[in-house]
Amino acid sequence: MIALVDCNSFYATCEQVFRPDLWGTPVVVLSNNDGCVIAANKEAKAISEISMFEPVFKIKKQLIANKVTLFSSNYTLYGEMSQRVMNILSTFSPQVEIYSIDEAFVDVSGMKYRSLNNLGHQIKDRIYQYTGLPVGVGIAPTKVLAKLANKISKKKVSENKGVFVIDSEEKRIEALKWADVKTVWGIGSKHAKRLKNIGIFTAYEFTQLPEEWIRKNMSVVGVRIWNELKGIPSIEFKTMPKPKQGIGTAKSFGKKLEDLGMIQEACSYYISEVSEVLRSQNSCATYLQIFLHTNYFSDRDKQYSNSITVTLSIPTSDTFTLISEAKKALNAIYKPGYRFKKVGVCLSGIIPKEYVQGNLFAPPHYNNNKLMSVFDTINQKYGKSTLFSGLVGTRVKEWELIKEDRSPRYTTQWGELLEVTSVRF
DNA sequence: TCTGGGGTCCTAGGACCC
DNA sequence: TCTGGGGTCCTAGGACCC
Repeated sequence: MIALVDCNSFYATCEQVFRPDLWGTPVVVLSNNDGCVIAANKEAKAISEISMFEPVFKIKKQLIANKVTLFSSNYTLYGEMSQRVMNILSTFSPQVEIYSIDEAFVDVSGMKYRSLNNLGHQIKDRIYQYTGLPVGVGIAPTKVLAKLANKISKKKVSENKGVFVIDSEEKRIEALKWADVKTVWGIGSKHAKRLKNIGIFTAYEFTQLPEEWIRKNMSVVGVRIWNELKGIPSIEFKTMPKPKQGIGTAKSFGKKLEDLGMIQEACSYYISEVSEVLRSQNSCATYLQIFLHTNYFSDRDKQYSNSITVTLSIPTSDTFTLISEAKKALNAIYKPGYRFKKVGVCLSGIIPKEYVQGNLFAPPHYNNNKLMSVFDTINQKYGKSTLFSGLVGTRVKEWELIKEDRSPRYTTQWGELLEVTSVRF
């Protein structure tokens, strides 16, 4: 049996944990540059104008009218709260698959508890007691069914109180008949539409389709989902995260940029970030991709976008090598006279450091491991960007993200601890 | 009239997830 | 004026190998 534990409106409730004055009031968290709504608690979701990924400027009035509290995203805080939740889960079972920042699969087969329902409540209560975060727990024989059980635990709250277990054939069929096929994990909007066209609306109806149809229209991915819904485990349980196959970052600038110099600095900064991640998993990258584009949404600006992929002469994780390659690549695709919105970098062809093949004709210091390890050690000890490449620049970073309403990093910065100034009884 | 058989690697594009 | 970011997996088709 597998439990899927998922935090409710994770980012929004993380903010509320440290702001008890906001309990019971609508709270939303915004994307980078405070552009869109990316999380809303249940009070905010109840306000009909607020939907996920809605641009903030379009609903500003409604937000103010409904006294919604806005937060810029604070990933340092969410990441650390997530770790706390995952640590608690690992006290219940040695087999935990961290699926995303706010959810994890827990293998609970063979648990000698009185009932799985009780176990679900123990998990939920302990996480709430230790972190203040509410979660939903779904328990079932397969991952896809556990996801579905989790959904039911949250939807029929009064009945299930945040925990739902699929442990019999009757409950499985009941759950399948309740679920709209588009809510099934792995069936997205495209497939849901195709299924509706042939008259399939519920997860139950989906399981009644012949395997050949599924394989032909939805490939083996669809067949796995089909099997899982029937209670046959077909998706692997992964406790060890695989090394990443691609590492990229791309963020919209705080304001539009025309100047190549500024874009180069942003690009160099992103390269430093991704190469640090690359080194943390002891890998090197073979390809470097750079892309650049203007604002798609604007009908006033001239549009231009381009991307370029560079094959490195030796796979590397060296920040300085990657920055100089990126700079050359960026120069090749940059065109003056446009207002650029975003530059992105992506490393791929990722292989373990030990597998890197030499190249007789590569320039020396192409992969300066010793220098990079000193670099990382110092930055880990004294904080991010204590040491950085000069190409990132020292002037004001005009490309930097806008985060007007970021909450304090309560759990990771001594200077930003929660202060209790008054207590009401 | 008839033209082998068994593979690998790479890439672009599609679909999906949080 | 203002519209997010970071991933995974699969398939088909081309190019190539012996």
